[in-house]
Amino acid sequence: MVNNEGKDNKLEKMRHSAAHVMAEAVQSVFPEARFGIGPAIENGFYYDFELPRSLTPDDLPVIEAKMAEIIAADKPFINEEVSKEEASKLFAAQPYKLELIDEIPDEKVGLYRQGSFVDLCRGPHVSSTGEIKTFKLVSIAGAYWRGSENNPMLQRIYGLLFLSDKEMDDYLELQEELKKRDHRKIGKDLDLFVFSDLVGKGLPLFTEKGSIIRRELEQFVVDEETKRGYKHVYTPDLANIALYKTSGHYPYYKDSMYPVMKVEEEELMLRPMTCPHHFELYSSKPRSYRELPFRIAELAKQFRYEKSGELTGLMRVRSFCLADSHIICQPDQAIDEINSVLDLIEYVASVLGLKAGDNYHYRLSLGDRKDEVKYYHDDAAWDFAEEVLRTVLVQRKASYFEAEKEAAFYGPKIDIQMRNFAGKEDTAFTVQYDFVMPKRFGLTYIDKDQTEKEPIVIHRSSIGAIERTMAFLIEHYAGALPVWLAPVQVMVIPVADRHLEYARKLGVELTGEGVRAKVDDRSERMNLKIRQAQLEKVPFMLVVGDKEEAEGTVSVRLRSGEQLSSQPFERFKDTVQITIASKSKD
RNA sequence: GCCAGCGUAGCUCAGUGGUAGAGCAGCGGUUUCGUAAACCGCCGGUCAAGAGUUCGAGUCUCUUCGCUGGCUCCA
Repeated sequence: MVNNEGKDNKLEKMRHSAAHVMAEAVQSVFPEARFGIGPAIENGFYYDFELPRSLTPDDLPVIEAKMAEIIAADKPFINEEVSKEEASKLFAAQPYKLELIDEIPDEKVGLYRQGSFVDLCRGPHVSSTGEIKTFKLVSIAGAYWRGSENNPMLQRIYGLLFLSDKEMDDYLELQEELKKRDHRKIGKDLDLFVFSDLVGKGLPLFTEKGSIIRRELEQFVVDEETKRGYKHVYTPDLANIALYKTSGHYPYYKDSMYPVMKVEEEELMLRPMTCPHHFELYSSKPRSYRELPFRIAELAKQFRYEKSGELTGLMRVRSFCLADSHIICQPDQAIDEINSVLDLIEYVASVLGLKAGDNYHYRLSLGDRKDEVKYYHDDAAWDFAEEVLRTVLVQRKASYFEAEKEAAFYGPKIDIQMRNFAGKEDTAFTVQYDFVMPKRFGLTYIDKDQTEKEPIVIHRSSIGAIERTMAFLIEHYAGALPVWLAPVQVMVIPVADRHLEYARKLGVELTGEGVRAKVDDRSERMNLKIRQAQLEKVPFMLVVGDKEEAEGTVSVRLRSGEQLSSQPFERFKDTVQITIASKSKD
């Protein structure tokens, strides 16, 4: 551990130093450049610049060459401490640096100098530029100054940096490999979903195959939730705007909602969330404490306006289906309920073949007391709710990290985060503590003592948004989904046309038992059929010829390429049914 | 939405100002074959859309649309 940290620190220093070297190189190409910040990041570094013109990819080799010169010159990094006044004079032509100096609370600020280039920086750095190892500038991107849309957009150059050429090559090779798992590519190759410009961006169309996967996931989660005491309902995808004004969503959420539709005297909206619909179901009649926890669930289609640049395949869409639920309960039931939700989520994840730590991790998403625009103001309620969630995580001995400014406007949440093929993190599943809605909707229950009381609400998704979860699964399995999810589970491949009759008989029997089997009856060679079934990631290929037909057996080939010995068809049929029914990970 | 890049047949891609191409897929035929691509032929394109420059534009310029990466945002 200690060794690794040492190595990471060295690498981090090197990456940070490379950012300075890049800044110097950029300054030599653009003397009028203004500098933002340039930190080390995972796998490399970046630096933000304001430049007289837009960079193009052709600029990168030029800057790289300059950097190589600076590294070859082996200039020492010299640290000094100066007063803020002095620093302000030094950076008089650098408005972004001045802004940073202004915000440093200390009297003195740190400078790092290599050759004639000086940067405001607290360090640390490697001792001289010559220590910087294998690097590569990879991309140019716009980035708002200090990450705010209201600020000017600077130009960011991203670089990779590793300790050796080999590590760089390994990294690049791994990226190439990972790219093959991209659900957008696999979705196209395996014909799972498509997009149409006419239908609109961010609005996926599921093909028959994609729909099979989706339906399996949906059936699984509805069955599982029903077993666990959830009441599954249907509510409409549209609602009167008044509903969202009542819920309080409207001011917080209107930027994510589509414009209203005027219909006769009503103003309707596509719903961005389901909670208010569920609350209306709850409050449609008086409720007793005996009915709590009241777990109302729905596979709910939701519509959110995502800026066009934010859309990504199935990961981020404008219309998605959330396995949503709202648990209305007494405050003292919250901890138990949240625990059961996490039990459910972990169960769902395990059935999907996902492991905590490896494939997902917990994030305790907190609010920001100061931000009253984004978060409902009630410090005591936030403190209480955050403590409840933290308690549950600690009780469960879950490993988690805390993140500021990630909460919902109505309360903190536990998010289950997953990474996509490119390493980008997204929320897969979520549990949210809500202390706002019950009041807004006047939700009540009659307690044992015959008085009316206010419940709390837990918002949660179990299997998440189906679209996003499918995207994660496709990437996790690189398209070779577990048998129960595979659109085609068995492909029967006759060796020659004379075996078609036998092949079809097997196909009919399997289909009759609920197995998704197909017979490849095209007038093609067996080899081609095997290749194509293999590329389609069909879990079982049954090759049948003279021998199998005579014996009533099948020759089973797995998509791994492994070939099982010939076995009686009946036995295969049983195995396949058990595999499917048990939702085996394969 | 913003910054940058990209957009050629269903898919993967060639084509750098001078008559739009290949492989795969599809369709028609021949072949009936034992575990990852048989053979022959045919079809298929307003080169994303629109405007401009030019004798001539897939290629250069502008606008729009879409996609990709990043920023912002997020299930």
